[in-house]
Amino acid sequence: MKPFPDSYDAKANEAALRARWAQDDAFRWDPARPADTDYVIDTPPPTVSGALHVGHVYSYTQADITARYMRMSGRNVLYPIGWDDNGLPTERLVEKVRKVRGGTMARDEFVALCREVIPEYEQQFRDLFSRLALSVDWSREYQTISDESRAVSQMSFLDLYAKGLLERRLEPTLWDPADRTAIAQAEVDEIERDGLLNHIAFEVEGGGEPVVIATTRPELIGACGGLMIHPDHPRASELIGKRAVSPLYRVPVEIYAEPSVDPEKGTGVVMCCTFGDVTDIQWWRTHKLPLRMVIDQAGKMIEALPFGEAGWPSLDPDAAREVTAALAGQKAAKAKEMILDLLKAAGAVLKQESTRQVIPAAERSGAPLEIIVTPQWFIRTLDFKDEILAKGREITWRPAYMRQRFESWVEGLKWDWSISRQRHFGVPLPVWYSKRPGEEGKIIVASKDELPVDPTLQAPRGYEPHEVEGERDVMDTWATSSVSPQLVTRSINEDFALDYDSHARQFPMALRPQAHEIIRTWAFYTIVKALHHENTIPWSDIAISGWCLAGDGSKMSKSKGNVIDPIKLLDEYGTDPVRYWTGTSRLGQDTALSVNTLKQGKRLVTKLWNASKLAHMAISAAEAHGALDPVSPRADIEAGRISHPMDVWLMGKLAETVRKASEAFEAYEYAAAQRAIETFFWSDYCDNYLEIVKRRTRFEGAPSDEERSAVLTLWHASDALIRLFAPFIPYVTDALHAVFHGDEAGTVHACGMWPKLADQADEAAFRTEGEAFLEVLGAARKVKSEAQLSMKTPVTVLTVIGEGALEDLIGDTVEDLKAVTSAERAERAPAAPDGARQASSPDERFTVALVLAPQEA
RNA sequence: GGGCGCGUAGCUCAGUUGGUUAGAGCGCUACGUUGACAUCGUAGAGGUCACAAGUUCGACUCUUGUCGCGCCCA
Repeated sequence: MKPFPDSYDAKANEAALRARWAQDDAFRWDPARPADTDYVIDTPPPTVSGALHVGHVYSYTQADITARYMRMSGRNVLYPIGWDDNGLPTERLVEKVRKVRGGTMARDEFVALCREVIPEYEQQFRDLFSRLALSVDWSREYQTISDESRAVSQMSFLDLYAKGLLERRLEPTLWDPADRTAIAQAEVDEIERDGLLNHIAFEVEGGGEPVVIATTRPELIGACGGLMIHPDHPRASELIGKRAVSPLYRVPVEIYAEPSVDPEKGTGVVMCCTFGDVTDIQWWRTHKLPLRMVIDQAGKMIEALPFGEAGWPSLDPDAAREVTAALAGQKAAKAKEMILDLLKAAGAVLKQESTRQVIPAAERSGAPLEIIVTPQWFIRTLDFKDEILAKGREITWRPAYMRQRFESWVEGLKWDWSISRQRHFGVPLPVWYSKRPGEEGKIIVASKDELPVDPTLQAPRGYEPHEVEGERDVMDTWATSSVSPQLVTRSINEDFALDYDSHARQFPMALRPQAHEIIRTWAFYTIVKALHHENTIPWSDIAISGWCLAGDGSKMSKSKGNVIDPIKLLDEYGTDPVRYWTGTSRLGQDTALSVNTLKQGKRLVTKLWNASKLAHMAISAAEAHGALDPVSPRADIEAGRISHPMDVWLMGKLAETVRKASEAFEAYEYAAAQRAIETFFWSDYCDNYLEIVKRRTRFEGAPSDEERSAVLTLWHASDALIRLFAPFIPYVTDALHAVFHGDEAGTVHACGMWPKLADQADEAAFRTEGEAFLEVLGAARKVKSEAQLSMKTPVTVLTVIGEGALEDLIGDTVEDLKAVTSAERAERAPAAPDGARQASSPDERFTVALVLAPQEA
C-alpha cells in the first residue's frame, strides 16, 4: 500500500493515468485468449470534419461504460476506434478552411489537400476521446481513407457486383442540385412549407371543355408526358383515351385512367412529369411515358429542348422553343414564378389555392431535391425488404422499441441504394468503361489483387490507359462506413479477405452502440451489407443512445446558441463527473445536461476519495503490525477473521450490491448499476457503517480480533467499491486502486477485475438485526436532531421501548450502538425513563428514548 | 394519417413481473464541525404519480380513451 495523498488532484491524475494507459496499451484485445471470451464492439467511427459536440461525449461514454464492465467482468473486449474522413463533409470543410473549390481543381490535387487538412481535425477527436478515457484499443486505430480501408470497401463492391446485387443503371435518381450529386433516400429530409396549388387548363384535342389539372410545380409543364385522372372522376369516361394539349408548349399528351390519383385533392386530375416526385416515376413506368427532362443537374431550366424533334412533339414548336428560351438557366423557384406569369397571360391559370406541402430536401445542403436521370450504381435493397426485416429481428435492440424505427424505415423504402456520388474525396468505385473497339462501354471491374485502386489514375490489368475511361464517381460515405465491422476484421467474407481467420472469429460482433438518428443510415446499411455479403447479422446487440439536450430540455443547436463545448464542460467539472452524469442516463432516452447531476458526480468523486482515506488510515495502521491478510469477504467470514456482526452485515449488503450491479450491467442497464452502487456507498457504507466502525479503528499497536475484523471489512469494502465504480469514474478509481494495491498491481480496469459473486458473503447474514440496528440509530439521531444537539452530545441511557433483551433485537452490537450514539448505557424497556426525549424510527417500528447527560453550564 | 417514447416533489430524474405509509439528488427550512469529507452530516417541509373511465380485495404499475411535449414513418 502507498501512503494516502492528502487531496485528490483530478487534473494531474487524469493526465498521469492517460499516459500510463497509453504506455501500457491497457485496453488491447488479446488474441491469445479463447475465442468464446471475445466481446467485440462495432464502434461507429465519428465524422472528423464535424465539430466536437456534447453528443459525442454522451454516446461514446455510454458505450465505454458498458465496454469497461464487459472487460472487467472477464470478456476479452475488442473496442476499436476509427475516423471517418470520407466524403462531402470533408470536402466542404477543406473548401472552407483552404478557400478553394473542389470542382475547379484537379482531383488528385484536391484529394491531397484533403489529406493535408484532415489530421488536425482527427486529432481533436483523438484528444477528446482520450480525455474521456474511452477504453478503446488504440493499437488498432484506423482511417476510412487509409489504403487498407479503401481496399476493404472496394472488396465489398466487388463481392456485391459478383453476386449481381450491385449494378449500374440509367434511371431516375434523387438528386441534390446544390451539391450536384446523387443521394440516397436516407439523406432526404421532408420539409413542410407553404405553396400554391395551381389549377391549370389543358385544351382537349378535338375541342370541348378544357381539362383542368392541379399542380404545385408548373415549371415542369414542359416535362409533362401525360395526364392522370381518377376512374371515378365525373369526366373520366369522357376524357380517358383522349389527348390534351399543354399550354404554352402545345404538346399533346394522353389522358390515362389512374386509380392512385387522389380524387379529393385539387381538381382530381394531375399531370405526370419527368419527374416531380416518386409517383411520377411509377406512372412513367406503368404507362410507358416519354422521358422529357427540363431541369439540369444544377437544378436549372435546360437552355435548349428539342421541341419538334423525335420524342418532343409540339403543335407549335416555335412557341415551345420560345418558352424554353425565356426560362433558360433559371432555377426552379424563379422559373415557377416566370411560367405562372406566362400562363396567366395566356389565361390558363384558373385558380390558385394556398396549400401546405411537404417537399423532399437534401439533408446536407437543404436544397429541394430534383429527380433526374443519370447513370448511377445501385445496391439492390428494395427486393430484399423481407430479408432485411428478418435480420433486424435477429438482433437484440436496446431498448427494444427502437427496432420499430428501423422497421418503419425499411417498410417505407422506395428507392434502391444509390452508392455513386459525383464527388472528389471518397473511396473510388473500382471500375472502368472500355473504349476498346468492339466492346465500347463494357464495364471492367477491378480484381481483388488490384485493390485499392483509383481508376482515374490506374488502368485495369490487360488494358492500356488510353483504352479505358476510369469511373470518376466515388462511393457514398455510407457505402464505406457500412463495412465498419469488416474494416475491423479486415475481411468481407471468405472470398474477399485480408485476414479471414480474424473475420471468422470476430464477426458477427457482440455490440453496436450508436445514436438513434443514424438508425436509418448506419445501422440500416450495415445490416444490408452483412445480409448481402454473408447472409448474417453484423452484431447480436445494438444499443441506441438518445440525444443530449440542453439544461432546459431543448435540443442544442447553433441557431439557439445553447450549444455547450465539450472541452469546456470537461475543464469545468472533470472527466469523472461528466461520465457520472452520462451514467445516470438510460439507453434510448434523451438526457438533459444537468448541472445538479454534474455537481453530484463531483461530490461522489470527493466522497469516494475521503471514505477511502478513512479506511486507508485503519488499514495501514494494521498493516504496520503485519495484521493485514485479506482473502475475500466469503473466505474471511468463513475463517472467522471477519467476525463482528456489523462487518458481516456490511459484507452482506456489499454482496447484494455486487449482484444487483452485475445483473443490471448484463441487461445493459448501467444506470441501474450506478444507482445500486451509489446507494450502497453513500447510505450503507458512509452514513452508517463508517460511523459505526470508527470505534474499532482507533487502535494503537496490534489490532484486536474485532479491530482486525473491522480492518478486513474496510479493505474489502474499499476494494470492491473502487472496482464497482470503475466503469463510471475510471480516473479516481484507478488512482485509488494504485494506492491500495501499489502501482505494480496494474490498472483496476483490466480484464477480470470486476468483483466475483462467488467471493461475496451471504447476502442475508445478520440482515434482520443489522436493519433493526439502523432503525434504532435513526431514531436516536432524530431525537438529537429535534433537540438540536450534536451526535456527540453525551447520553446517559438509550432505551428502545419494548419487551425482551436489546440483544434479541440487534444482536451483539450493543457496544457499537452505545459508541455511535455517545450513550453510557443502552437497554430495552417497556417504558421510557422520566425526562427522556423520544422519537420513532424511520420505519416507525421502534420508539427510542434518550436521557441526556447533565449539561455543564 | 400510422406508430413510438415521455408526462411522478420547485428543478433533474428513480420506481424491473400490481401489494403496507411513492423514493434520490439539487433547491428550501432548522440544527450540527477538534482525529475521511462543510465539496459534509442529521432532521424537516414539499407529490390528488397529466386527466377520465375500467379490470382487481388492492393500480404510479394492467386495459381503453382524452390532453400536452418530443420523435420516427408516410
